[in-house]
Amino acid sequence: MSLATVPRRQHAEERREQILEAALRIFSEKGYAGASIRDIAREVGVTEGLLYHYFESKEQLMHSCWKERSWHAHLERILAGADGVPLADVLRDMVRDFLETLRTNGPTVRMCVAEMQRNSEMAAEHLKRIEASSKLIDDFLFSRQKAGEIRAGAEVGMAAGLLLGCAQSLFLIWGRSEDEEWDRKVSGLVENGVEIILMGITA
Amino acid sequence: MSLATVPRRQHAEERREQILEAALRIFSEKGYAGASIRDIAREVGVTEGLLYHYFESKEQLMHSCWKERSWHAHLERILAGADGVPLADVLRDMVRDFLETLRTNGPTVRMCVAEMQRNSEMAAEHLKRIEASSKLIDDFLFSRQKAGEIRAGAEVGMAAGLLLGCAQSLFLIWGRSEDEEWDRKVSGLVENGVEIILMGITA
DNA sequence: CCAGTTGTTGAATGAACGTTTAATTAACAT
DNA sequence: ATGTTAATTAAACGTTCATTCAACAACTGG
Repeated sequence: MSLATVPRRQHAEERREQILEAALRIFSEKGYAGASIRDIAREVGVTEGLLYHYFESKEQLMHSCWKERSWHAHLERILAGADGVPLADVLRDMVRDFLETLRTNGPTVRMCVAEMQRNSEMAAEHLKRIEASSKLIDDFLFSRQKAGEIRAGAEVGMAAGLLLGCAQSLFLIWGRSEDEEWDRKVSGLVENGVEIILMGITA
Repeated sequence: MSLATVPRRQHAEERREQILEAALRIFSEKGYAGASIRDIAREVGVTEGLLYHYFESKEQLMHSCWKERSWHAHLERILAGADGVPLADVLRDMVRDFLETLRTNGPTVRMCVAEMQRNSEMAAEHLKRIEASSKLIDDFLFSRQKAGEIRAGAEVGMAAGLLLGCAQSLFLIWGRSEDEEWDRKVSGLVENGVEIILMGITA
């Protein structure tokens, strides 16, 4: 059937994506152990056997779910375009974008946080990403410190850690709220949080 | 057998505690769905049937695991003894004790964070606790603000949020490290983190 | 010392799990 | 058209799951 027949290759790739997205949804809702292959197959609208045509096992499926996504690129982009921009604006952008990324990738993040607690491989991978991002921020803040925009003694890494750590906690607690409440929380951190930190490291 | 026979009541209560602790360990390691009644029974050294003598179901068992523990009392004690103590010291005590509590109750916290992501009842309860603690801290900081120790415009609630939010993230990421590394992380936040916040709200 | 309560066992239950496999359908190349 | 390949199904596999239950052991109160 089908007048506009979709090429085989493309259809298969779409299926794969479909399965990944459904798996991510189910995994983030029920956790790895709580989600069943049957659940995921039903969400996609196919039978369980097909999932084994695309993925070796349940474990490999979960791995594929989050391995391909990263929050690093965003940060790189923000810091790359930060030359000449006032520190306060960069920090606000950074925090706002970080929170937005967490919110947009809610299911991935939630799965990651929950599974990290017991999947040491996942925890290690997550740690590597955090350290990579931290290094980017540290380098940036350090350059501003050398330029005199931040007072000499300030622990710039800690300042960024306070903001991003708080942002992560904020997401874990309020990340499921409706848009309006979430926006209020975000604005609070972006404005008042950044202001406190800023005064703390420039005073 | 047994010369010093333990009274029945006491023995039963000890069993109950034993089961609760074992369950908490297993739940925090494997998550709710990943932990089996068999796992827990084996950890205690009894058969599965016995668990149903003490608890109605797996779900009720998990509920009992964390319902009875709270981090609120600690905070109340610290803030109660804060009269006349410099703000910096109170904040340092608060952060250090909060981190210590997280570390000590590691399994509970981990289970709570992981399960909160998909158990809305648990999420709601957790939120209530956080708000209760936040209120305590807010009131304390507000009194210091009125006393002139904190500058008038500062968002004191946000300051506390930054510290505790960051502390929670720190625990989630580094909470499984060995003592030495953990202590270094704690000291970093207690000293540098509090310093930044302090300068941010007193400047 | 006995009756009754209660802690504890071990086996059994049906349901759900992850995974495999043979068969079926639909798209492709020739 | 035809034979090949890949997507997909449906049913089964053995295992493990949470839970139940009848039986037994051990302590208790009288």
